[in-house]
Amino acid sequence: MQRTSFRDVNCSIAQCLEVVGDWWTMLIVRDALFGVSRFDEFQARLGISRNVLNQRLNHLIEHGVMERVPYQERPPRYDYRLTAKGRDLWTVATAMRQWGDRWAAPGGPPVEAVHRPCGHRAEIVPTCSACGEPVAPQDVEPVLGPGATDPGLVPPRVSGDASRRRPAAPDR
Amino acid sequence: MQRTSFRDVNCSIAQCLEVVGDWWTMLIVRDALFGVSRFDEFQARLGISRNVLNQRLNHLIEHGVMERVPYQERPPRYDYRLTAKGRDLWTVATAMRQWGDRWAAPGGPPVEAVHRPCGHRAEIVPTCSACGEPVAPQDVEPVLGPGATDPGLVPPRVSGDASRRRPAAPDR
DNA sequence: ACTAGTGCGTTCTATCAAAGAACTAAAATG
DNA sequence: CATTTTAGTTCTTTGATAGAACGCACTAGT
Repeated sequence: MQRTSFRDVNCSIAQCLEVVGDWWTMLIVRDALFGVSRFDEFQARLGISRNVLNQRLNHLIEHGVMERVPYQERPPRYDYRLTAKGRDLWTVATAMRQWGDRWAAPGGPPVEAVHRPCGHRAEIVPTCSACGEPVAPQDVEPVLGPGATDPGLVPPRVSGDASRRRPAAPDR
Repeated sequence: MQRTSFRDVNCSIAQCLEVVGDWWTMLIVRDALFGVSRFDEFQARLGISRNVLNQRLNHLIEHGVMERVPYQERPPRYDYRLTAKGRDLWTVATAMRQWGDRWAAPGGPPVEAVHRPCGHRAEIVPTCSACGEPVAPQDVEPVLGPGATDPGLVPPRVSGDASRRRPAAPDR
C-alpha cells in the first residue's frame, strides 16, 4: 500500500504536489528561501527527524528543486541550495503565507514582506498578465490547454480510468 | 509516532500546511474549486480511498474550509462546498498550477485560465499592493510582523537571495 | 596524545496512517 | 422484491514517521 503517486496525473497542481506535497517539504523550501542551507540548521529549526530530512532533501534534489554545493573538501560537506526551479516556488510559499495571515493569524502576520523597490510593506496581489487588473477567483474560467490529454474533462481526473461521466451537469 | 502537527508553529505557511498540507487535501480543494461537491464524485475523480476521503473532508470542515450543505432530506445527503476561507485557497492552487505549468508540463499546460473581464488567456502575475509593479522573489525582504513571537526564527535574509551567509549566525 | 566537539548522515524499532476492498445503511427506482 | 444510488465504516496489509542511538571524518582544546 504505498502512497499513490501523482506523477502520471495530467494536472500541474498534482505535479507541484508530487514535488512539494509532502508533510515537511514545503517548510524545508520555506527555510531555504530564508537562506538556510545546512543539514543541521534545517533539522534544528524544523525539529524534523534526521532520516526524514535526509529523504526529503534527496527528493528535492532528484526533482531539481535543490542542489548540493560543496563548501569544504575534507570531510566533504555540502550546502543545500535552491535552484531556479526551487526559487520559483516563492510564489507558492507567498500565496500560502498570505492565506495563513488572513485566516489563521489571530495575532497578526508573524512575518511581513517589504517590497524593496518601493519600500512599502505590501501584499502580493494576483493580477492578469493580459489586462493588468487584479484577479478574483470568480473572474477566471478554466479551459483546456495544449497539454490536455483528456479533452472530455476540463477538471482533470486523477486516478486512471473511472470513465463515469455525469450526464449534463446537474450542478447547483 | 504520530505525525507532528504544525498547529503551534508561529508561521502562516505552516498554518496553511496544517490545513491543506496533506497528500490529498489540496487536490480535494482543487476539485471543489472546479465545482465538485459530492462524496462519490471526489472519490471517483481522485481515486482516493473512501476512508481517507472521509477523513480529509472532515478535516477540511473542522478547519472551516468546507461545509456540509444538505441537498436532500431522506436520506440525509450533503454537498461539500467551499467556504469563503476555502475559496480563498484559489491563490495557492493557482500558484501551484502555474509552477507546475512552468516546470513540469512538457506538453504545455493541461489547463489554462481565461480572465473573463478581459477575455484573454492569462497568467496570474504577483504584483505589489503598494506600487502595483510585478514582484520578483529578490525584490522582497521578510520582516517581523505584529504576530511574531520568536524573532530568532526569521534570519535577516532575503528570499531567493543565494549569497552565502557566514556561519557566524548561530541563531537557532 | 587524549578528549571533546562539529557536521552529516544511517540504522533501528515502535507506532501510526494509508490503500484497497468488503460491508452497512436508507431510500429511490424498476 | 431486487437493484441502484449515495455515503460512509470496518478490516487487513503495508508503508511511513518519530525518536534515539550510532558511525565517521575531521578540528579544536588541554
